[in-house]
Amino acid sequence: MPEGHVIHRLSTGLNSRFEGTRVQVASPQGRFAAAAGLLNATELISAEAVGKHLLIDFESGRTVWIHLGLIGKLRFVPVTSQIPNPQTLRLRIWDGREAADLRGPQWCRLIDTAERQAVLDSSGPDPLRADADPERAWRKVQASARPIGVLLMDQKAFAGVGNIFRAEVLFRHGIDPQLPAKALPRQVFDSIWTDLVGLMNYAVDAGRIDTVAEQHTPAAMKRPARVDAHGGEVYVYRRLGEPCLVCGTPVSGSALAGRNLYWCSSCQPTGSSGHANRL
DNA sequence: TTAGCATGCGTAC
DNA sequence: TACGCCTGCTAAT
Repeated sequence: MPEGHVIHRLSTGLNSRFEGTRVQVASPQGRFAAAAGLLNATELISAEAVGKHLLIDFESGRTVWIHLGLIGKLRFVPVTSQIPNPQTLRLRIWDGREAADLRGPQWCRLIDTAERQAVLDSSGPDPLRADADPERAWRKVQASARPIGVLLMDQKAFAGVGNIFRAEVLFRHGIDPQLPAKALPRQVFDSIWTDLVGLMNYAVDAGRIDTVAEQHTPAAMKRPARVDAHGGEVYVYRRLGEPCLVCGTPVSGSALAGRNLYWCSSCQPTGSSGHANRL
């Protein structure tokens, strides 16, 4: 589930339910029990998302720092007498009606205000945050000989971008994923950043990634009406061997930065540094 | 019923 | 670059 838009939705969900209220906190699984004991029956001040990091602030300067990783999930459920699968429930935050259940996170730690600030400082600009400074991302791009397809996954350059947004934004701009980042023209970078802001905000609002939606795709891209099995509509992500929705060429796939990458060899030819005004 | 894979990332080599 | 970690869904058996 978790690219940045999921984390932002979760922080909004936590705030709408628990912001400013005294909550109960427990770790049915036991692995977060000591911290949960400190937080129980204290006020949840607010939640905040930074890239793929979720920060939940409690009173007395205590913050729960969560990273879902690849398989972690945070779900809102009605409070019932029986907790399903308590052995996997790392953290539960609840009031009289609803609970936020955390399972399988990459990490869940109790940190202080200094550590909380360090999390914020170490993150790159997040296209979903109003305070994001794209110049910081540009400086990373400009200075790096690594492939742009690798840099897009670097959380210190583009916080919150994951494997789906990487593949889709490169496709939408006709960029060869192997292109050295520093070879990317400034205008194309600007166009990528603007596109990420739009695509990721759409995903926050819609609750799913949809990179072919009419509102952010021109007629020249031949918007297809196809619902991807992963909950959204996409051009190339996990479509290996299927025809490109724009030109019909079978979608290519290989590992880049240790993750599966998908692209169209015709729309994103080798060496292509993309189009700034395509979208 | 089991195996494999996944929208992630840290560490060791 | 390979592996380990955490869980849940799907496809294969």
